[in-house]
This record gives sequence, structure tokens and C-alpha cells, in this order.
Amino acid sequence: MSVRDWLPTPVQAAGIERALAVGETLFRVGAPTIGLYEIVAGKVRLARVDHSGREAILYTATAGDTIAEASLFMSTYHCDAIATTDAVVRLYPKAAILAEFERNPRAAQPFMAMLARQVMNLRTRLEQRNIRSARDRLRHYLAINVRSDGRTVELKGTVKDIAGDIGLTHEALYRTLAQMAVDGEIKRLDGKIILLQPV
Amino acid sequence: MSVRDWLPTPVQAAGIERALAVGETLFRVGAPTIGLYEIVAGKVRLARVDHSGREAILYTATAGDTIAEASLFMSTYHCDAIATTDAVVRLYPKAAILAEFERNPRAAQPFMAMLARQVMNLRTRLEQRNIRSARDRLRHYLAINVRSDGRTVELKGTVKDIAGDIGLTHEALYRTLAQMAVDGEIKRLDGKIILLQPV
DNA sequence: CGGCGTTTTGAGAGAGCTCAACATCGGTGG
DNA sequence: CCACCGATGTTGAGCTCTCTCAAAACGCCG
Repeated sequence: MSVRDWLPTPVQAAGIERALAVGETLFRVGAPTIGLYEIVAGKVRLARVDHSGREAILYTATAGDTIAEASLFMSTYHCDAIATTDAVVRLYPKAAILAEFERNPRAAQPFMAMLARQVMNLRTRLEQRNIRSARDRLRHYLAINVRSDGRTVELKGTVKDIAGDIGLTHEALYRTLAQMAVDGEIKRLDGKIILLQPV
Repeated sequence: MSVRDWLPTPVQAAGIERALAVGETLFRVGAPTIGLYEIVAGKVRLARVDHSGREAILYTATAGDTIAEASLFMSTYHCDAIATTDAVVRLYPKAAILAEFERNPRAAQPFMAMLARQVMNLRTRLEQRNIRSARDRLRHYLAINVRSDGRTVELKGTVKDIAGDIGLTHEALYRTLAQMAVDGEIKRLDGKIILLQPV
């Protein structure tokens, strides 16, 4: 879901791009909030430093992600944002966004819809992680991501990416895919998986 | 975060309570959306039926949770909601909510803030699940939930509940807690954990 | 006092992780 | 056109850690 789909057009135009070198700080705990960021390229991690000085990662944002949405409604940031790789981000100023919501209340709806959908999606992925078995977890993934035809799953990204998404090592996922193919539960095509034996 | 904190007061008054017997359906895929629900008591699961007729659970909501926020912006529900136990839910009609947002755009802000905070929280919990080691995962949990003094973690609910939240069996969590206490990394008090050795 | 849920410790097994090696595929540059 | 390189894809073998199953102590409430 791109920023274009939910951020009011006037605000999109107000985006300010900025490049970050690896290790560079985007914002820190306690800093006054100036807006939310879209990650254009690279990776940025949100983290908090614990009592012993180690950092606890809250989230690792990659290209296309938006971070600090909650900053719109808070006066200071509640975590650190640091570039994990060289990165490019785009700042959408809080003032511009809130002003636009004020001016045109309808503009807030796509924003709310995006957030609500994201909550749903994240809850689902969290539920997925409660499944221990690699095979059942993969089945869950496939069931969720199946096309409307009920049999085709389009793979976006590499298998390795998917492994990361569902919380398995890529080796475990490869093995599971191979096994399920042998068992005739799925068929693998280029960039696609076909679900077989609909019972 | 209670409904009282973010749902416009007029809408709260419009809540319609309903009791569900175990197994009873609250709504089904494709049914026209009529609003979002607060779970007052019991458990309700959101699920989708996959191609082989098995159901893939998207989320299990418990007392205090809100479900189907995204339904405000869609015309039909995209999953089934079924009572996993006897339950009581409260319906907040979509029409009332959207009308209130229209009438008083400011009222949408707490709603957006709640959603944004939830996204943050869920992302963090998902990141937590990427940590394999029970000890490190617990450390992450403690770092996130530590009081502002940096040394005290208030335990809400039983240890068993926490085990479920962070995706460990209660046995594994008890063992890890015991080990960390022996190692002098933490001290356990009634309903609290004190973090020691700040390096 | 009895019953139920939480807390706690034990022992064993299994599943996925880790490390490792190799194949495959695209892209790059000589 | 071919050699090289990096990333993805694939399979093997062993190990560790958590899960699972079990049992018992504890505390709370009726």
C-alpha cells in the first residue's frame, strides 16, 4: 500500500526527501515530532535503548514502509530511528497533514482505512507466528494469500523474503515446499504456487 | 486501551449489546458491514475458510479488544467472526460513527491515534517473535515494558498470560525466569520484576 | 476441606536452526 | 563469447533448544 493511496495529494507534494548514511540518526527519543516518514530506499530501524545500554529493536522498516504515524498525535518521538543501511526517506510534515485533515475531513478516511487494514494484517501475521510447525505455518500463509480462485498463490519477492516474512529460515521453507510438492499438496511454478487436493 | 478513550461519546451511547453462545456466528464473509464490535466478555475468532474447507484463524479477540475497525471503510466483511466461547459483544454502528466523524472531524483524531498506536505495538510484537532464544525474547519484552525508572517491570496478568503474549510455553518462560534470577539478571517480586546489573 | 488454576521442576523427543557444500541464474566486464 | 561474481535456490547432517507430556506444590475461593 503506497503513500499515494492514502496521503492527501497536497500533502504528498509537501514531502521532503532526505538521504541517510548507514548509522545516521533520523530522530531520537524525546525529540519534538515533525511528521511521519516514508522509506524510499534502504532500511531504517526503530529502537529503544534499554537500561543496560543495549538497544531493543521495535521495527525494521524497508522501502515502501511508513513509520511514525503515531507521531501525528504526540509531541515527542518515543523511540530512536537509525539508518541500518544507506537510505532515503521522505518526510511528510505533521502540520501539513493535520491542517489538511482540518480543511477537508474526508481526507482522513483513506488514512484511517490504511491504518485499520494494517492492524488487521499485523494481527494475522502475529496469529500466524503462533503456529509452530513449518508446514502448518506455510499452509496458513498460503490460505491467507491465495487468489480469489482459491488455488493460486502469487509469490511476491523471493522465497527467501517470504521465509523472513513468516518467520522461518529459508532452508526450512525450501524443505517444506519440496516436501509438500512431493506429497502432491502443492505444485510450484515460476513465481506461483498452485494448491492441489482441495480435499 | 478502552473504547471510552477513542470512540466519540455519542457513539458509545449507541452501542448495542449482544450475547453469543459458543460456536455462534457474529458475521460472515461477504455480509454487509454494519459496524465494529467491542468484545465485552469471552472470545471471538476471526477466520477465513481456505480452499480445502479448513479454517485459517486470523485473530482471536478477547475481552477489551475491538474487531472489524476496517469494516467502517468497506461494504462487506472479509472474514468470519465466530464465538470461540460464550461471549458478549457490543456493536457500534458504522453509520453512527461515520456520521459523528462528519459532524465533528476532531472526533476522528483519537480514533486515528488509537489505530496508529496499535500498529506500532503490533509491529513491535512481531519483531519480538523474530527472536528465537527464550531468554533474549524475554529480555526484549522486559526492555519494552520497563517503567520509566528503567528497572521495574510491572506484570499485568499471570506469568502464563505473558507466556502466551510473547509466544513461549509457560514452562519455558518459568524456566527462563528462574535461570535469569539465579544468574542475578533479574529479581522477582510479587507482580513485579526488577532488572539488575545495568552493566 | 476440596477443587481449580497457577506455579514449578523433570525428562525426553522432535523440529527447526546452524553450518556447510553445491547448483543455478543474471548481470558485468574483459 | 566466456569467465567471474554475487545472490538465490537446494540439499545434507548434526545439534540445540524449546515443546510436550507428567507430576507435584502452592494459593485462592467457595
